[in-house]
Amino acid sequence: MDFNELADLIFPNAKEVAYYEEKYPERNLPEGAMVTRFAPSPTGFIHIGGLFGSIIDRKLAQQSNGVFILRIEDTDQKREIENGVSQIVDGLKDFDIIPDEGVVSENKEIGDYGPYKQSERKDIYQAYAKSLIKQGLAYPCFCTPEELEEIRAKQEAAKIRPGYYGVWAKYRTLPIDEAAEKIKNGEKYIIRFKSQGREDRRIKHKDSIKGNIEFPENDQDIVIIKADGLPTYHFAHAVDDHLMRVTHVIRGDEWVSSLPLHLELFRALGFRPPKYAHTATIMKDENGSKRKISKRKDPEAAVSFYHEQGIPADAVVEYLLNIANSSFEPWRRANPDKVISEFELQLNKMSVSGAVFDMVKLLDVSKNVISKYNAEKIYDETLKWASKYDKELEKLLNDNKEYSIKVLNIERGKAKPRKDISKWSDVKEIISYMYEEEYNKMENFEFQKIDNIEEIKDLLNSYIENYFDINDDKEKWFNKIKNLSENKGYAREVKEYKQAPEKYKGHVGDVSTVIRVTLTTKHNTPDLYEIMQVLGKETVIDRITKFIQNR
RNA sequence: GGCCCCUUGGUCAAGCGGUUAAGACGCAGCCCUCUCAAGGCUGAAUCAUGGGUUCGAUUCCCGUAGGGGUCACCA
Repeated sequence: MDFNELADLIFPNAKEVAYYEEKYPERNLPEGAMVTRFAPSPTGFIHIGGLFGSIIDRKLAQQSNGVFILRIEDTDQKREIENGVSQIVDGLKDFDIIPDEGVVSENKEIGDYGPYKQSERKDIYQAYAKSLIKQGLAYPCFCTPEELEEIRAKQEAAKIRPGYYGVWAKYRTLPIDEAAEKIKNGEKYIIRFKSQGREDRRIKHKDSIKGNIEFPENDQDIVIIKADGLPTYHFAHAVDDHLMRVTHVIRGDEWVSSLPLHLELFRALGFRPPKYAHTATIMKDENGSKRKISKRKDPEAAVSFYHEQGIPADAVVEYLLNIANSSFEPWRRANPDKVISEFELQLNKMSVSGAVFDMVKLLDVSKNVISKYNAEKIYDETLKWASKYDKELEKLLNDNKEYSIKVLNIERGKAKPRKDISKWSDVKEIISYMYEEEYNKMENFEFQKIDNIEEIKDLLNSYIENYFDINDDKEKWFNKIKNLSENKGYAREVKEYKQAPEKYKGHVGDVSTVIRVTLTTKHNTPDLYEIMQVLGKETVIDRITKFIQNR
């Protein structure tokens, strides 16, 4: 028996490799076009690192007139979860990441290079595995998990490199006839790659982000087809990225250590390897030391977290670009109003070492992003967020649409817009006092310097009786408060007060604060004049008179 | 432990043999101001370490330390 017969015995129905090569031809794309892919496993919510990678994939393809593929790596059925694909597709959509090709929903895909779910590509992998067997570059291995464990234990005891390689590769040299017989007897087996590498030789590789890296050749006979007939990641990576004609593989740097293997696999299969770009891991600061951000320990590792918090997707993307690409920040400063899609990403400006995730900075980025939105957009986005996470706020917003937009428009829509919202979950606290039903529930009035209730009432009474007129323009309005202050023994200018504090009971700011707190319960609010304008004459008078009566 | 990668203020970072070592977030102070959010100005704060190479090293080389990643029929 020879290799060909063995291959036929193992994969009797597999097609010739040439069939697939023809079926998935080189792409006809303009010079320099990049074909990228994001290839997650459907095992739960997208990880921030995955989002990060897909942003880069999407961007690179888009800016080079290439193709961005979404492929699902579902070769590990044990870890798969229900609706895993939708979670990925929808999760990416939240960040405006839409693939050109590949999986677009649980049961739908687009493009000519599919199927895009690895579980549906079994035939393809087997064809290539078969061709490797024919060439004597792959072989069946009959080791049980227990045997493998034994080998490893021996290696550990002997303090030598663990793994299935060289003399430890028990079935590497098994005569073909014996292998065939075992198979005929129904013994369980998997397919391993027969590595031609040597640990004492080194290979060099240039990574698009990390630069030159050098390591020993791979000599492990890794498994390429598992007992369930599905490929391992390594094999699927080589076959899929070749057949999908991917030009650039962007992936987390936890993969760099398998580069020698992948390069060898590509060579053995006769494929031209893609360009690799290994991105630095996003880290988490824990008591002063860094560690990889973890989905288990860190809520911010799951992209759903940002959704829940109400941090706009734009802001997250912008922040990620910020920590990962040193040319983004200067670009943003030079182009404050351009959309992110106009930013041209350069792989060689990517950070090589892992950045610590900084929530404070994210919130700052987010605050700036939101400050550029108009009131309608803020209303819409907050409502969208509230409909999922805050039913009370949703109702408030729904019941008072026009009014809410006016409220949100306070100090907005001008050259220097207000910057007090960094996430949608901030909004409620900021606007609630503008609504009667909410205001009426509030009991804690944050009076400051002037806290004597009789004095407060006197000031308020006088203001309503003698000064307040909703039709005043801002200057007139403020002048009246100054007049009120003066009449009651307060300085009409803060400066006057500072020069001679002993002459006054306080200053105009203290008096304004009384009005502000009465109207809003808070001592920190946006512009009082605008607040009163939005509240309207009736409400202003009502709130003040009720306060005087009830306190 | 083997292999690989990384190391500039608290954090993100620019730098690529000669610089007063940018900038951003955060922090402190001041200014502006009816409060706040902003905005403006100012300030504190960094080249892990030891050897080389060089007239000169943050920058180049080697070692050390520290950090990270990886060593599956998981991706």
